[in-house]
Amino acid sequence: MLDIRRIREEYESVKAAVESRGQGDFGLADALALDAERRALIAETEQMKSRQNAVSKEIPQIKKAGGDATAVLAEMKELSDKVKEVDAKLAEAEEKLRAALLGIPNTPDASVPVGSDDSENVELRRFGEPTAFGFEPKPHWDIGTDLDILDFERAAKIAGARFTVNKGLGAKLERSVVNFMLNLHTREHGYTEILPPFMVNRAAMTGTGQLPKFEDDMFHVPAKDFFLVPTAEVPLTNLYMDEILDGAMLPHYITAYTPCFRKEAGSAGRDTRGLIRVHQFNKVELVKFAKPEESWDELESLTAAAEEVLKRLALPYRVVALSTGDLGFSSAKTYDIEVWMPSYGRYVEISSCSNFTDYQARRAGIRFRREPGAKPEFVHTLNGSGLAVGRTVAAILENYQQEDGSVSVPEALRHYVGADVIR
RNA sequence: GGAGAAGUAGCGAAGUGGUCGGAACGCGGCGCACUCGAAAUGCGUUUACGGGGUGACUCGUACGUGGGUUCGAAUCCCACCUUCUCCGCCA
Repeated sequence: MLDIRRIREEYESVKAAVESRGQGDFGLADALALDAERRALIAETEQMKSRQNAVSKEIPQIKKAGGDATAVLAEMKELSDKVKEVDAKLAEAEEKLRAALLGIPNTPDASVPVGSDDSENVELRRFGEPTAFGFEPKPHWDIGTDLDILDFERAAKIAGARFTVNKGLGAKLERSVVNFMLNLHTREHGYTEILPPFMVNRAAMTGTGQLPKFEDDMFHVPAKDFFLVPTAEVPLTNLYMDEILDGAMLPHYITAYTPCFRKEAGSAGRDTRGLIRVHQFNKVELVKFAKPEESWDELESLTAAAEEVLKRLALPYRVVALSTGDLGFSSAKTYDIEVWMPSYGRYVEISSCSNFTDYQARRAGIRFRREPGAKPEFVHTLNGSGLAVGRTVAAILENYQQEDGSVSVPEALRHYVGADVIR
């Protein structure tokens, strides 16, 4: 969430930044009014509490001296009732303000291209060229089905639409990609591997911004009020929820493999075939905690770490900067990495790397101390896919397919898969 | 799932309705003294959030979390969370 003091003191510039997303002011004006109401109520109740505390100290002395406290007690009873009344109003105002703040997105960084949607995203760079074929290439769902390494029909039987079963070398390829990515990031990019719970509570989902606005997109487990993780960003970022970190440990890099669960509500009819849009997919996630002054450099190196996966797999890709209209709710700036997908005839998102500045940290209460004894400050949080595993497998199948229907295994994966070709 | 115990500052731990809860006491940390230096010793110091004030400062809140009783709650009552012990179940 945004800092209410910043909204109060720099209202016009915050308003302009939020409105650059092209969806109005997200109730920013309401938040400002609620804040004024809240502060007036605080002044009122604290004055009464101060009086209450002072008299409460006198009461035992009156009693000890054998005096009659009846009149004072009556006055205090009245005061106590008034305090309760004002406190109730204050709690209501604070809750309303909190709800209003949770509904306001992060302010896009000044470097983010202004635009209304993804058509105004800006391409920054490309690696490789779209794969050329001397034959008619097949989409990955046909390749996988023909090789009997992907089974969408049986997945539908045991679960439903938008699920996949990987078989044989298909399962091994998926596992190999996970291991390849984790090894790369932990051995060469300085990330510490985490294996987190795949279910999290409401506080964690709120900390990273999935709740309260996007509850309908998540799978919920009512028995314990848990949510299946939609991305490892949630357990990883919230690892340090409500903590004050030692500044010496920053920047701090962590990575995790998890399955990700998404309802994909509202995407009916889109990407219905194959591995691109499913209810459960594997992903390796990269998360960073950084000091404010270093977070923009950290965004560049995080994106570079994700790109490195595609470079080593020799998959063609490009990097785009999302425009203000396409930017995620909590993000101040996002680079999407898009891999070439022959069946789509275009580049498809395979990673989204964002700097959330202090937006998530404020929601989740993640702070740091520069020096022992220094005032705690909010950290900056960043994350990016490193990468989406199912989409990586789809891209491998499509870009590495051969005319005879087999798929050659990328050099970097051969010793993981234990085969040069899947046939 | 059942029974019991516990949750107080960085750690350990006292406090069973007020008059020492920022909080006893011990350890740790920091500063000073002593010392050539260190250890030992002595003295001092040590939270976070919010409101008001240019500021010195000041007021409020916080004893796992959320409610309740009371003029007043760490203390009494209710619910929940977490940890530990035992029983049951289980990969």
